[in-house]
Amino acid sequence: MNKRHHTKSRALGKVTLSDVAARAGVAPMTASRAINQPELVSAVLRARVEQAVQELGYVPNRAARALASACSRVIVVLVPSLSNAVFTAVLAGVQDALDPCNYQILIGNTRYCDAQEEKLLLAYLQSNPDGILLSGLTHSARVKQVLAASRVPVVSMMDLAPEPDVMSVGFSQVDAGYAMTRYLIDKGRKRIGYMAAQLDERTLRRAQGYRKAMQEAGLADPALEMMSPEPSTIALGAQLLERMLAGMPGLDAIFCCNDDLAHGAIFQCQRRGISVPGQLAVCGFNDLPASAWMTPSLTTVGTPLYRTGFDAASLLLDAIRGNAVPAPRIDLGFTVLARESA
Amino acid sequence: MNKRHHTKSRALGKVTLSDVAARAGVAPMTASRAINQPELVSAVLRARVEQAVQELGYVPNRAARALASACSRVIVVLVPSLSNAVFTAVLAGVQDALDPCNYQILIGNTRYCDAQEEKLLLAYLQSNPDGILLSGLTHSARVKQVLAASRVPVVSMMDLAPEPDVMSVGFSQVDAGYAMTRYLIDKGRKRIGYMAAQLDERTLRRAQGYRKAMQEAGLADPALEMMSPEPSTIALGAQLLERMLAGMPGLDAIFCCNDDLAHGAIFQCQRRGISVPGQLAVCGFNDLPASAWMTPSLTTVGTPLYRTGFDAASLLLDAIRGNAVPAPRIDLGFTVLARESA
DNA sequence: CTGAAAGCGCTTACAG
DNA sequence: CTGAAAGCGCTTACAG
Repeated sequence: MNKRHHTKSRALGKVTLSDVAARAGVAPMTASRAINQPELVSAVLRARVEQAVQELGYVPNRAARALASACSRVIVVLVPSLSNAVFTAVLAGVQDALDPCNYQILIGNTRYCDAQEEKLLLAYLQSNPDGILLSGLTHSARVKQVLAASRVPVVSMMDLAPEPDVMSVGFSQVDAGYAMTRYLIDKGRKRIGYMAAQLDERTLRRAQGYRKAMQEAGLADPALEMMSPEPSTIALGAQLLERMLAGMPGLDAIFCCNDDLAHGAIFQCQRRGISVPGQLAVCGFNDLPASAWMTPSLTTVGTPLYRTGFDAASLLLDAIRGNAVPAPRIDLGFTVLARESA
Repeated sequence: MNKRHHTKSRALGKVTLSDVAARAGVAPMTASRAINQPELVSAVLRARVEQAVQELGYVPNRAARALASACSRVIVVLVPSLSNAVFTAVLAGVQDALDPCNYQILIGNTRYCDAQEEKLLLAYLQSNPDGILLSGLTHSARVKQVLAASRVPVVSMMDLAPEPDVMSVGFSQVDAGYAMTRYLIDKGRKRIGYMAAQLDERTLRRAQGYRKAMQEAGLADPALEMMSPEPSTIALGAQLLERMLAGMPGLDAIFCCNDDLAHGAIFQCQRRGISVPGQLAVCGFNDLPASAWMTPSLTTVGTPLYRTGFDAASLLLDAIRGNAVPAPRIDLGFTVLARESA
């Protein structure tokens, strides 16, 4: 019987390394090695420890390990939303990159809210993460300060940082907004509306690109912008379409800041009997799975979502391991996907 | 200067509770109380500690706290997928229920794979979770055994456990499959196909309900079942529709095991010029956001996704706190949503 | 290759 | 209300 069991302990009555060691007839240190660095232990003792682990159903205590080794093997990932397929695609890449490395991923949902991001970051910092993956470049002053003080490696996802030493993986949201707008202009559209919701930093950067293209073409008109702070949904896309049709005479195209809004807009056109792209061209952003399959198929911007997550996590891993990071800014580019709707 | 800094320490050079206590001129124990149970500390000392925390930028060490208190404040949530909107909706409910309680949520993506579930569970058990939220009722023998041995409270989501003492929140997948099929039968459909993918436990239970209804109506025909083990996608829905049209003569309705497949099937019908529901009725399951908005709008089964997550987390919290759990099985029901497509 | 000692940063359980 | 002592379960850093 173990000594612990005699003392009035706060323990959970769980099997510890000492129990395993006692059972195997070795020192705790040897049991620890047999489990974590088996090549350093003789075959005989290793086998005895392994057997004791099995028999006792030993589960290592991560908190104790983290405390003793000053290494948490935790990576924090902050995304603005989990219901938006954009970020679950990014997360899939992150998980695939981290999966073989035995890290624990703490996923935080900031809900597009700076205060929530701050709260989550402060909470997660208590876990002493080895690295942090952030969405976007815009953060509260407090977040930036806390991050700097923590000295934990950080990689930003979804857009490219202007500072060359900041690690970031994604593509230029401004350029992509510009390219999509140019595409519509080249197709001969004149009255091109911009439909945006949520108004997060990416949406606003795409709007910058839109404006630049419209100005260059002499087509700019602030009345063509429909910006709603509400969350992006298919329902809102349908609703904003109505408002744009009513308030923007001569409208012949709509650039939706994301595919959800574009889907809603197209569904509503179908209901109203408005032909797409005949009467109205509609395009989106991000190329969600439905976009290629709906009728008409959606012209949109293909973005490297999965790749962004994968490469950002890989870059972070390099930074954590102290590997040389030749290019802290990774531009994955984007593609205008010309399909039926525009 | 702190004593720690003189020793050859493995520490991270971070500010500790002792540093805060020294700065505030109190014992570490008092600093701990001032932070965690401020009402037990006099106003003067509390203020001094709070100031020291600010000045030093103290961040508590979660691992040390967990180790000392034998309480992790971690809750593990295992879902089969993050790209499936069904589970992100459930997760939203979980997060909202847990958010005010200051728990850390460890989200695990099992990828519809028993081995992956086992691997994740074993890894997460090292964090000594206070509770676990599982998706579904079917798990490997090892998972069940490890779970039982851990003595951690577990709540199953998405379906109802047959055992009355097992905590579960959701609705009967069999009954829902039955109800949707009956709806089609009542509409006068005779040759009703069942389109399924992934073939996870929920899909198979819905198939049971489908078969029961078809048998009762004397309409059963195994040739009407199209079961694919591939992941459910819109693309697959389009593809399986083609196969069903080619291989099931006289088909006049399709019950898709989820909305993604149904969307794909309807898009493909539109491409082929097949009128829905005129020539073919199509219905889905889960009522994803697009379903109400597409044209034709999708007849489907509305399921309490968010609520499932919220109530499951609340139930788990009760169990963790040792509160009486009057009803360990919570049936949230479902609704057949009659819309345009069937 | 093996192990005794010390310590990671915090909280429990007491005592005053 | 405050604090000294002990311990949570593991690993580091040595020594043999």
